[in-house]
Amino acid sequence: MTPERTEPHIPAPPWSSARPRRRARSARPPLDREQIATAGLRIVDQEGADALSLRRLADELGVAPMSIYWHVKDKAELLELIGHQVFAEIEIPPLSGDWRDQLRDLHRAMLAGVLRHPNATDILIGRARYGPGGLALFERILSILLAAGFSPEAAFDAYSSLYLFTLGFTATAGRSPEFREIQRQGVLYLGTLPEDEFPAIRAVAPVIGRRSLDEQFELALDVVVEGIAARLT
Amino acid sequence: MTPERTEPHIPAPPWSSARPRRRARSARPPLDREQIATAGLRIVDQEGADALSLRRLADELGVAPMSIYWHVKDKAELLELIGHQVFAEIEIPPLSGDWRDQLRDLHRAMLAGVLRHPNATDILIGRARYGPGGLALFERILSILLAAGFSPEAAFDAYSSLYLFTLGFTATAGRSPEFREIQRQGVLYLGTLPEDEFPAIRAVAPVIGRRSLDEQFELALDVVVEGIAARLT
DNA sequence: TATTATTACCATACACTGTACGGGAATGCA
DNA sequence: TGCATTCCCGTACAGTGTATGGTAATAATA
Repeated sequence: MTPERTEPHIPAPPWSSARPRRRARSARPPLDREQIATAGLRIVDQEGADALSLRRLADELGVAPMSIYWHVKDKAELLELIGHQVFAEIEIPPLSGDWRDQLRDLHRAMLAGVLRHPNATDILIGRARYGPGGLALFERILSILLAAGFSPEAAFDAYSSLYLFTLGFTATAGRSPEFREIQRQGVLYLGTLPEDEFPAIRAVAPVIGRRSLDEQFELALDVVVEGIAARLT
Repeated sequence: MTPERTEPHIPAPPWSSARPRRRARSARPPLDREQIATAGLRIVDQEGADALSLRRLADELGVAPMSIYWHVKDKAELLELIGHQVFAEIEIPPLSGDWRDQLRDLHRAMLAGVLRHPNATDILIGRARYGPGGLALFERILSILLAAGFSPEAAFDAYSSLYLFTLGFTATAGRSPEFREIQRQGVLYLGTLPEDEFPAIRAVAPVIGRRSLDEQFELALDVVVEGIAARLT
């Protein structure tokens, strides 16, 4: 009879960092969720998100495929774990300047953190928000906003705008090189559209490729921050 | 010998609407990319994005699985097609009010269009931007901004902010019911975090669940639009 | 009309995926 | 010593995307 799965992959809360006590085992020390997450992220970084299969991951860990299921319920849970890993690596910058600068610094750090794993964006989207790393960021943003004088309601609204914007940006910008190549071709294509049908796009097309990713982010971030500031007064 | 694939799935541009001339065939009229896209989207809507396999799709079309490959290169291209389909269904509202109102109306329509296919968000993200539907939206947004007096550079920056924000919102909000249930539990969980570690989250937690999706969108959209307006002056 | 080329579709096969099921060795506690 | 728990693994299976090649129907050409 199956041992009825008595403990691990204990997700309650789903990203719980509690893990089985380690035990001296022959040769390799026992797996844990963190090892699994970092190994998974390594594969995603180096070979792309599609390359992450349980067999490939088991290989990387020097373990049989099914062993992973002791620590992780699903492939979905595995992906969640990896998402949390990415957010957990983001280091929150120290506070400096007024609240706008603080917000900008923080979101720059987020962008940088996400861009460190361009192949992982698909995994990140909508998954890592309430993981441990995401919560730390959440807390920081809210505390900046509350300290700036926003009401709880307004602070949450502002956070939503910022978070959703950053998410959107990383979703399109922070993608794998292949994907960005496709996007680039799309942009080039814009200059060849019929002028009578798409006059506005044609008017804007020449200036599109000019901005670097960082510049784009900076400008768009500014828009959101200024919009938030406008709500305060 | 293989016929060397002489024509279709002709993607150049990738979403090209040119399609093989129809031919009177026994019984069923020949497939085309549009049929494939709508059937695929139907499956995604009704059974979720994971249920969309080529065999399932072939079933839906009353066709053998490999037949689809005459019209479509890849599963990736199939997904792209479906993404374009979603955007193509969005009807652009008539212009009314000042440019802010026009922008708001347009983005409300986008949100509504995406929410009509909550299971398709994963497919949409980063795919449909330069498809035919996406271009129409793009053109409209830019023309509003240019007419409002923005320079091409500023117009593109503003468009980026808006687009990325909307994308981010739909990525988290416009998801399948199951997913939203998970998010909801995450939010509830926020109220149980240790107060000394997450004071700001605890302060804000009580007001989080209060806002409807539409309200959240409306408020965040306002932030972005006001931020854009602030740049004009 | 006879011949050939092109178009649209399909059958088979293959490597690979996630994972259900159950077994079994190592360890902790009685 | 015996039992329970912990951790790992072998096997098996249904389902996936798609490479390869074949084949019937139609259009083009002679």
